Amino acid sequence: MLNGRTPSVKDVAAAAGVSLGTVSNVMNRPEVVSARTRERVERAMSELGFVRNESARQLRAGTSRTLAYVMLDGTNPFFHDVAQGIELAAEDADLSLFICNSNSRATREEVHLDRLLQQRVQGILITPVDPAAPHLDELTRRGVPMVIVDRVRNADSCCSVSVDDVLGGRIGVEHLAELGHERVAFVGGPDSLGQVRERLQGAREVWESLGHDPDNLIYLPTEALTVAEGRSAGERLAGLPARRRPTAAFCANDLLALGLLQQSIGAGLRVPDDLAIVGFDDIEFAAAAAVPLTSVRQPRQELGRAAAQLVLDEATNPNHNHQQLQFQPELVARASTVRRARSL
Amino acid sequence: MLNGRTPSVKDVAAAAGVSLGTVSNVMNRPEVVSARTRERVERAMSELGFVRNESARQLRAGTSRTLAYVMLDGTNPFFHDVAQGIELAAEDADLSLFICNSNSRATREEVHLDRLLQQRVQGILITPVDPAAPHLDELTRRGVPMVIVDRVRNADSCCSVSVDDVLGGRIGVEHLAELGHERVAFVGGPDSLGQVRERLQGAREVWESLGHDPDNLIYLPTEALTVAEGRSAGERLAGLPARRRPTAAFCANDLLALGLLQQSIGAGLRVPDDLAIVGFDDIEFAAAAAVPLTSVRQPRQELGRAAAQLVLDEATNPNHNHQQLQFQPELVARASTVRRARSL
DNA sequence: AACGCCTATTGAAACTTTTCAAAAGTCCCC
DNA sequence: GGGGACTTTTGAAAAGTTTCAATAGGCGTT
Repeated sequence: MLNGRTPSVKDVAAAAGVSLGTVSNVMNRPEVVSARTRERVERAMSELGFVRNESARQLRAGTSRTLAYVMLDGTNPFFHDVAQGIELAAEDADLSLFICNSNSRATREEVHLDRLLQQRVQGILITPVDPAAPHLDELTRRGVPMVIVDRVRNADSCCSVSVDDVLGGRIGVEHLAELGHERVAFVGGPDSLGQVRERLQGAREVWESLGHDPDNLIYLPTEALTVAEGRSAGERLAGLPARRRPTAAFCANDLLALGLLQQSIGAGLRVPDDLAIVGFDDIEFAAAAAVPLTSVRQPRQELGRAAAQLVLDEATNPNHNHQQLQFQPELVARASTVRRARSL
Repeated sequence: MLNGRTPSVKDVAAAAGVSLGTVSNVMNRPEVVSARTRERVERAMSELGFVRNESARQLRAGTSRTLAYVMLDGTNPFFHDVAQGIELAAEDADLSLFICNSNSRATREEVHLDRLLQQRVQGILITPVDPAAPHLDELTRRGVPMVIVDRVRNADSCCSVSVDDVLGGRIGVEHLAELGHERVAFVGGPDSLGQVRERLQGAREVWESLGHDPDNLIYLPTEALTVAEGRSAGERLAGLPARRRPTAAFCANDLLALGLLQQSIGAGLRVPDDLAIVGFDDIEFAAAAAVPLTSVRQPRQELGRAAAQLVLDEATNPNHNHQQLQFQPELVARASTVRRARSL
């Protein structure tokens, strides 16, 4: 009867001696079918090894059971932690998850979005290369639920989940100021990234509000938020004349901080004695560094989880309102700034 | 006409004044349709904003355009690099990719596989919790192309892609022996992991073949391959009586090595002078550590890419033969073993 | 025995695409 | 102007599921 094909509801129905509508009921509304037939159908299913065909289900029901996350940079563990949070939420809602990686390239992002549209995913979470890109409007125009993760967009066009980067900047520099540093470097870039700008802004705000000379907060621009750029920033730092040289550095993310840390230690500096370092994100490797890294923590998993919940709300709740969720970052002090770190 | 619905081929056909078979031809066999109509149809498509419904395509065509990777441990960057390789290959073949994470738990793995079966993915790549688990047989029984990544399975039941772990073990310890170390620790576990066993085996083989006393290769078992376990191994190492204490450690992966490195430096040891450290995998953070880590490199991306190619061959080539692809690891020497590292 | 009321089951339509045999068009040549 | 050989287009069937109105069956009441 089956000759090789994978069995369908029809085969199950035949085997159980019921109509195919009943089989569907067993799967989708088990409470309406009598215990006796339900059991019979279930036995037939497992005997035949029936597996529901999701494409057919989706086609008919008009709704898919899939979410997607388009991440910005697969080499940064931060985004994998966000993805992990999304996956947990998807799991709870019994949804599958596509994970794509735009690698910071707008064209790849567009290719991915196009494919996801074809898949009729129920919602898209994205950390976009450019939050203002027109292909994102395209999504909203089509009515695909979308949530911007770790970025913000012109307010009410869609939901977003992010962290207060200005506050993050304040926290980081405030910590260094409290430790008595009088000359501090801000390491980060490119400043086309909104986050870098905001973290810098927060840093400057707090620095000046504490009565420090603006010139003593030295901006060391980088081309990207990578370990290599962190190293290169370290070299530039070392090249500064001693009297201009900062005693502490606040980095726009942990990768930079790790690169800077590596370069500094390699050059014979003691951290934190000669140079205190603060990172941003608090990825796992921050705590695992030779000198455990003080970092401004973002609730990475929580970010993903919240984003997934928002997208699901938009997908299922008819009077959904777009929200801009913003989390508070917090300082995690470790040995890269304080001699005897309490926490590891 | 459309009132809100997303347009279908039927709508496109109506708008272009052709039959719906022709629209399908424009998408799938453009060469059979005349330039004039093709153009007309294409215009209609873009005016209506038509996006092909992949579920329907898949249902009718019987073949999906999706691959899946079930990774073992999302907290280990190694697997993300493998996933990245897979994604590149999938991209080349114009396929979408599901990425799942079993988090080393067999039950989650099973849940994922079940869902993937429902999705009728074209092939599954997996780094299984247990390569002998019966639910993997289930897949082959159902005829779903499957490739085991970074593990091996009873030969000819399916393809696999892995790295020669015995050789990796040899390489790592050989390097340390060449540097003159006479007492070496092997850090790794649990030994239920085939890889750990094989790396240890290689380590022992080469150690003895070089004429060293087996007792001077000290096995420091760990409960998992994590940074935390690496730290704890470091503490145990430090607790050994000086005359038994190794001058070098070979770790079964980089996370262990990073943890060990951190603990050692924190305890005031100089690396490599007091303790030389070799890791395994060569994840990005190995090179980024304060003391850049010598590591036995696995071609991570290549592993993923090759696996994807195998699964595609199995999916499309009728006389496909199962293969056990094995890559050669290679040593990347850095400052954690040699005073002046040539490479960074 | 006829009726109404439940609960349980059925059958057909619908979702969107692809495929393929058949029909229609076009062109050229005798 | 009729026939042959193409090229292009059409129309209907099919894929596996869900939905829903309609039917059947069972049971208690009059």
